[in-house]
Amino acid sequence: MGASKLQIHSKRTNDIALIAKVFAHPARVAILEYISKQKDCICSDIVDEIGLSQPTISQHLQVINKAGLLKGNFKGKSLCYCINIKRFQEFQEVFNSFFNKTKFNCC
Amino acid sequence: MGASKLQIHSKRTNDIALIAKVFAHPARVAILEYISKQKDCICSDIVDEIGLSQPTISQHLQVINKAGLLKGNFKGKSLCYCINIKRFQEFQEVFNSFFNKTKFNCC
DNA sequence: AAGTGATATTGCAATATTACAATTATATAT
DNA sequence: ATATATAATTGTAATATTGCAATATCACTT
Repeated sequence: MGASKLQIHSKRTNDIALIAKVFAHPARVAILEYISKQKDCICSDIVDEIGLSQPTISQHLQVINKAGLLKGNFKGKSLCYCINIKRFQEFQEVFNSFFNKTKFNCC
Repeated sequence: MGASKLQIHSKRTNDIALIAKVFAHPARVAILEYISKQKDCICSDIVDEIGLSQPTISQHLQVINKAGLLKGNFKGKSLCYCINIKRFQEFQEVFNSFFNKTKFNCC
């Protein structure tokens, strides 16, 4: 096949994997890092900064956006890509809960 | 193309993506969760537990292992898949450092 | 309303990932 | 040494992801 068998896992397990997928590509990590550094909402030069084509960046932004990690003004002249910090913190908490739960060991 | 352009990103950025990839499949999340629950090193029934074929599980274990997240006795009767907690904590720290660095915002 | 600047969408090609059947390798027991 | 149980490897098919050129869309300006 090739498709992940999502139905055999718990929602929590699938959720963790979905969140991880957002960060599983360096371009998306770089985009998030870059956006977070911009203080003045001048975020329209992500393309120049990252070094990938505009459609590719747009595609990655879509993935990030679908995960709920973006907010801001996406239209018109006063464009602004910002990180949805609330959602971002949720992600961090899910990850940390996973990490903390998984530390027990046997040898 | 289809291959990620790794050379345009910093090592740190690529590292974060590589770490995230380990957790970007629910089967691997489930495997890690399952292993961490086993107290007696009897870890040979991951296949039954997860619901994927033995080769598929083996493949996922290889991904987890290549990331340095496994330790234990992989051969013979006294099999034992254990989580390399030290490495696991490293992962958690890298993630948290990324999350914490990326929280600044503009709107 | 036509032009401009910026982002989104579409279509396509290349590579990566996922999954499993068949097989092989390895360690232990008899 | 043979048998058994378990895990790794190989081969193959299907799906997903990545990337970009071409095009379309959208908001604003003049």
